[in-house]
Amino acid sequence: MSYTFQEIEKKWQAFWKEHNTYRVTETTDKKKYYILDMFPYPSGAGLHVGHPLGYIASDIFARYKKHQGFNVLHPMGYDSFGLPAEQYAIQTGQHPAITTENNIARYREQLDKIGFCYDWEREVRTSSPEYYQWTQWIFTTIYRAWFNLETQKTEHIDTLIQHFENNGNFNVQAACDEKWHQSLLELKDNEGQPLYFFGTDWNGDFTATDWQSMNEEQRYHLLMCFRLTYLADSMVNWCPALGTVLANDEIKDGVSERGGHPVVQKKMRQWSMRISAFSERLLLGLDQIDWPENIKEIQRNWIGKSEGATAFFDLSQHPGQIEVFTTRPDTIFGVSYLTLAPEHPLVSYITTADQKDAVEQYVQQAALKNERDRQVQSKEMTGVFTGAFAIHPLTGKEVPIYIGDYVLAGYGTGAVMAVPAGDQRDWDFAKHHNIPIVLIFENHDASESACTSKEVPLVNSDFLNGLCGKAAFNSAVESLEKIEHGNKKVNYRLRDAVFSRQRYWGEPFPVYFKDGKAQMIGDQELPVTLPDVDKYLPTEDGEPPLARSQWKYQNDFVMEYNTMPGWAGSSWYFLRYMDPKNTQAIASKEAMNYWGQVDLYMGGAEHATGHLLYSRFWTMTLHDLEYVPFGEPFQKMINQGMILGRSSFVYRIKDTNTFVSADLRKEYTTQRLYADISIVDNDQLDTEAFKKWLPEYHNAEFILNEKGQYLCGFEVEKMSKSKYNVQTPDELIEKFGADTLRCYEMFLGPVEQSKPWDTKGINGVHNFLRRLNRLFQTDEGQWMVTQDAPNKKSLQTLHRTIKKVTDDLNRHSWNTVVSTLMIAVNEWTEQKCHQKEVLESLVVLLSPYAPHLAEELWNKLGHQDSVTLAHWPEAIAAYLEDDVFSYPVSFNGKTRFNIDLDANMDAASVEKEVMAHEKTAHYLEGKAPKKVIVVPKRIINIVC
RNA sequence: GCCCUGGUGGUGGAAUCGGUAGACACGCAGGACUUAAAAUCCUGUGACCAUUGCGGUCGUGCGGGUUCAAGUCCCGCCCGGGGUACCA
Repeated sequence: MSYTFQEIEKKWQAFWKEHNTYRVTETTDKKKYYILDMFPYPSGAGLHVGHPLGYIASDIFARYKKHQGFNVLHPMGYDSFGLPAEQYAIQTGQHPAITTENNIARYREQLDKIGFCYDWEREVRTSSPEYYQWTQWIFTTIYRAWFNLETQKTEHIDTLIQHFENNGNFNVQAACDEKWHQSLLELKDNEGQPLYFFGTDWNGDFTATDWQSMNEEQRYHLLMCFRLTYLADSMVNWCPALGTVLANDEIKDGVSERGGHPVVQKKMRQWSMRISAFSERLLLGLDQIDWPENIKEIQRNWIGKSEGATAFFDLSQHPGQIEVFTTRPDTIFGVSYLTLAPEHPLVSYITTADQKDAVEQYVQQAALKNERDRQVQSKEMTGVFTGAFAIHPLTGKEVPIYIGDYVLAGYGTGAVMAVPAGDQRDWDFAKHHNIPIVLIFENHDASESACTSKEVPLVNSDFLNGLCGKAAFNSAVESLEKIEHGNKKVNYRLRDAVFSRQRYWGEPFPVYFKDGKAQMIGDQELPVTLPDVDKYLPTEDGEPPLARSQWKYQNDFVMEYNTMPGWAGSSWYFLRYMDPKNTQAIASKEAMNYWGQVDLYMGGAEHATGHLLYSRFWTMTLHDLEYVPFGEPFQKMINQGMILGRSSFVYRIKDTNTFVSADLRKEYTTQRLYADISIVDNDQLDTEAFKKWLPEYHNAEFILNEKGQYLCGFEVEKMSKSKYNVQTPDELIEKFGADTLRCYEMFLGPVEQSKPWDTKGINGVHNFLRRLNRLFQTDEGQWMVTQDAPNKKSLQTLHRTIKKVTDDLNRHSWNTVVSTLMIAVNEWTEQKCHQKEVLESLVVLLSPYAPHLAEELWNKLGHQDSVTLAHWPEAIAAYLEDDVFSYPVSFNGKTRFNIDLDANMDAASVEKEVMAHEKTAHYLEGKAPKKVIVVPKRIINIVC
């Protein structure tokens, strides 16, 4: 039979469904393998050919591992909370749950057509209450936890309370905001009096007695400073257009990642996750996992560890100090001024009367600029003198204090000690403001630029003179410590993650408020399900949409009206697949112990600073609390590249409805317009179809080139509806079949690489499957497979192919497997090989890539069971080597001819044979060989 | 700027440990079959020179180096892609 892929694929997809072929259980003594794709957000647009790239690769690998005897967990689900469904709801009033349901149905239909081996009984949806019940449970679990910096481990909040009971906060290092105690002092009780009995100069220490004398409210606020998820007033990224806050990783280039709307800084009371506590753990963990180096590097940069010191500069005219963070304490003798961020709390306190106007004006200006503006501004170092001075801790000299917006309030202490000789920004600022530069580096006059090398010996630096590098660093810190004006300090760039969103379509918080204090709703009462609302917009007074529901806990208490961010549900979904229907826990201990870490995670690199960091954080916390048996979720990860679209363009002559072929467009003034790629073939436009495509082109006229063709221009760019360059898998499956699509997507190149989508080569891959089919049966339907013993050549082809395919899959080289199978099929076709012994193994090798065709052929070979149960063939060594090896003979590195010799001949005999060869004398040109190199089964090189 | 990647024919790519560069496929050219087209099959296809045949020279972004041998290792550049930034 000719290759009737449409029939075959339908038939086997039905078979798999009926027989539950891909069901997975834990009740087996097989070794496990967990391979996971990043689950999709089910968007209304459906899948384009780029989406399944990673899914196909992981599906192939999952099938391969099954053939090898592993028990493979290869699940799929949906990250189904999200903005688009909500925005659609705002426009149309349709409940996001319905939109989501429809989109999922469409996704499922598309996924099924590609022939994946998912166990759909394990499907998860982040928006289903059975799932988000556990997202809520994790939230409360993290709320009931603190982080012990000494042990670097999460602990239950009770152990912290125990500490406080016994010793106050002495001898305990709990992760918290550095200014935690200051924020407590701002709190007032019902009568407007300070809530706490500590004075304004309280340094944060409290005793067991202090703790014991605190009331419930005081303890609540104090503990909130240490919980791993906490409610606090914090500066957040507010996106007015979206009406919600955004996490740092949801902002790209200063605008929202979704929609590209402006983002401003705003102070709001929000839930946050104390991910900053895990900075060091997240950093160290990277060494334990097998991820692409660039992703690790992105995470390292995002965590942004810098080792340095803090130093305290006493104020000259006032009591108090300015704390600065520096990575170069060794340059401290080069300090010629300090710079504060305009938002620094001391600014108004220290500014002198005659500088007041200038400073206030500058602060106001800076406040108007958002972070993006500050970046875009020229590199000019703006700033203003405050009129105040500080005392250099080591020299005792006065240094002026400036403010400048090149200092960021959110990093370090919001204040820097400026060393113009050693820091380029400080140098620029000093030049701009005519501040004298203290020279502290040997042979460096600072007239051109700062000297940023750490290895230049210091001068003018008192006891540091002559030192450099680590020695100078340590010596400077030591002397600061001695006078209690500084200490070693490690700083991280990683900020806590804001966890509240002012949206409807997300997980509701299991939280209500009693006397203004947040209370967790008990585990037994979960899930807290989303209430219905009349509109999906914020209320008139700016509360989140959930406030419209008038939602109350026990009819009495105000609920939390924010919802959780998109990353909440995706931070633990890999755990739920292990035991998706469990009603008692996120997943059973047994299931988690059995499946363990994800062995291979496929997905896009764009989640490096979001999902991939948050999932690690949650897994670590849950591991510390002994809910999860491992601390890193994803052992190995491969990032598939993006498949780009190839857009086609037509050129309309200005102010007409006449279109000119791309090769002639230079002669006219034209406007470039997109043309749908479905009416363009090989850059040639189907002009009739174009007229029918959009009403406005109905009367279009064309200027064709000499060949009578209308040629389109093209560009490679992201696939999107508005560019009319979206290629859906459905069309290709219709035309060539899912097996061809699967093979072709792999054949395109290494999965990690980004590449433009191009259907040009798909015929070649389709022909390969047809040729393969023809080894089994003629196009007329005559079955060709015989029981005869195959000849040696066919067996050699087979075993070499087994070896190469196996090796290639093991090193995740999906693309070369297709080539290898093509070569094998070409060879067998030439050999006229139709022996069952050979072809049966071929079917198994083929089955990960083209499962439908493989099932069909396997069945026709007489098997009742699915081919997925077949064992992976093993290569027999005897067939891998030829008896004869064709040695390339080179002279001075240039290959001249080949000589066939016994493959097992030793080097000395090979040399003898070569020297005796007639051509050797010719290439020696009478010279004597200086050296003859023989590498057995590789090469012969004669040096002369 | 810094960090991470990558750069191979007309195109996608292969070359896994330093050992015949360009596998496999597309495209293109020529041919067979056909009224014709599609499909299928055959031949050729890195560039240049030579061509009756044998062959020769160059060639993996550029310039050096190590080596009997370099796409692969080392040094210095150039260009593309991604990340990140007044981060003190």
